[in-house]
Amino acid sequence: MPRSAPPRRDETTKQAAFDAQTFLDSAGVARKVVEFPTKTAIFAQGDAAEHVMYIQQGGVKLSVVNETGKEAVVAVLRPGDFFGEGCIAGQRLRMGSATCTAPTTVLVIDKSEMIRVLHAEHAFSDRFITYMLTRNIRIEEDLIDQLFNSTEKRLARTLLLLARYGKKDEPQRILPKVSQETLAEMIGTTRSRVNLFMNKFKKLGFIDNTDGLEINSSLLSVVLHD
Amino acid sequence: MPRSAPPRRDETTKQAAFDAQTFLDSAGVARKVVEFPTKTAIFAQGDAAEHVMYIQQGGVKLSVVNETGKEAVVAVLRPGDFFGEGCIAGQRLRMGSATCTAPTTVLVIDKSEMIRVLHAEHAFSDRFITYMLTRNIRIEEDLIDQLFNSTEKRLARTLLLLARYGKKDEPQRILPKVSQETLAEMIGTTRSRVNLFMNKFKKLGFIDNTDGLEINSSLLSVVLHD
DNA sequence: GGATATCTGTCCATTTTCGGACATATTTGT
DNA sequence: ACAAATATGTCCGAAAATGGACAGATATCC
Repeated sequence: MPRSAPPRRDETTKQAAFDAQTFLDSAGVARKVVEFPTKTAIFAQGDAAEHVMYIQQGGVKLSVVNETGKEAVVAVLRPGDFFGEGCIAGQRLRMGSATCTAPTTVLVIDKSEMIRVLHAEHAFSDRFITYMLTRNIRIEEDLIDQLFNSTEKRLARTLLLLARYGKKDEPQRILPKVSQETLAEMIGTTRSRVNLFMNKFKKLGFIDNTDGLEINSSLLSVVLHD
Repeated sequence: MPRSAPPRRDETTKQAAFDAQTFLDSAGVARKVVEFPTKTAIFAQGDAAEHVMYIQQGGVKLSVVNETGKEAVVAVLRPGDFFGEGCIAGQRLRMGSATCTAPTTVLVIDKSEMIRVLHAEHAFSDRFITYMLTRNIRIEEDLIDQLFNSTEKRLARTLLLLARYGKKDEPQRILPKVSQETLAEMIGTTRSRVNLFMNKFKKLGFIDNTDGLEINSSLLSVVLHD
């Protein structure tokens, strides 16, 4: 059964730069630009789902709550990401909530308008398909991570991804502030557990938070090693 | 924090029937039909990724193996599903393996051809986008399940989904044979754990395997209740 | 139809995780 | 600058999950 290790995601998608704003302008799309301060809910679980969003600036966190009130963070998104696209596949209600993690500017596109543009404009539909495929790959990786790995590894991987390790652009050692609570919700564990491992990582010199949270690439050893 | 429970996926996509074979025929697409016996590997983790597949008949299981040789099942697919579509987003290598769970007929479409058709044919590109969105929703739900729920609930949910509960067509009480080992790989636990809960479910009358594995809808109580 | 491989049932010692509590920082609003 | 709200560090008993092992039951292949 033992076979070679899974290919790393570095060999994955690099997508061409694409300015949806400009594009949609020229395509004459009905859309509006909306700005939200940090912590605003762009939509909440259970709301009617009628628009697709595109992040221009800022950051958005997608989360879901349980019957028991427990929260899980499904994705952390950045400029260039779409969200709320489930409505195109016929979802009538939002399956989770979208919350700003920073002052955020989004493009709001009507569902019907979105469909029209996907038909009318190849460049846009290419972009969207690529985005969906890429996102798929990422969610699948999150799932695999969850199926295979211990809490400790999942935390390490999440920190590295948040710091954007393995991306072409700035390796960005210092993280936008994330609470241990949120990290726990992302990897599906308790805060005490996150705290335990964060301190372990600190002791081992894998991370450092004298001034912001700095992720050292040596943290990779946690993910890679047995 | 406590909010209403997540909307159920019943309110999700219903997609129109669509015969890709016929469609691709009329669109003059370069593709071939290939048949595989049960247990064949259609592709293996690490292979070059150059084609998108579309399942005509049979069943396919997507899985990934660890550095340590542990296996995880990421998806179980049926007729009408696409797979191997990562290559369109630029993936050069297969991230996992695709194995037949039954005698299977697939349509094999060249990556470049796929891209061409996505451009040229609205009906096809609509279908593909819808498929991707739906799959996304499903993987996300699997991830959420993993983040929130105990092994017992995950097992119950997986059994119900395999039996296609909540689908318009045949509620199909009897399952295509799946080993406890495979179930364990699907929900990310050990076989002993699966065995434990399977026996528990039997005792409680939620399932019955005097003749094949029969899933009773009362199994829902496990998923729904605390 | 018998050998072989694969699944199932059952156990158990060890490890991991939960979940909650409580005190101490640290941030934020006004 | 102070009060209120959040976040962090630490601890612990109880619960869940792991990772074997081993015997018996079923399929599967010549």
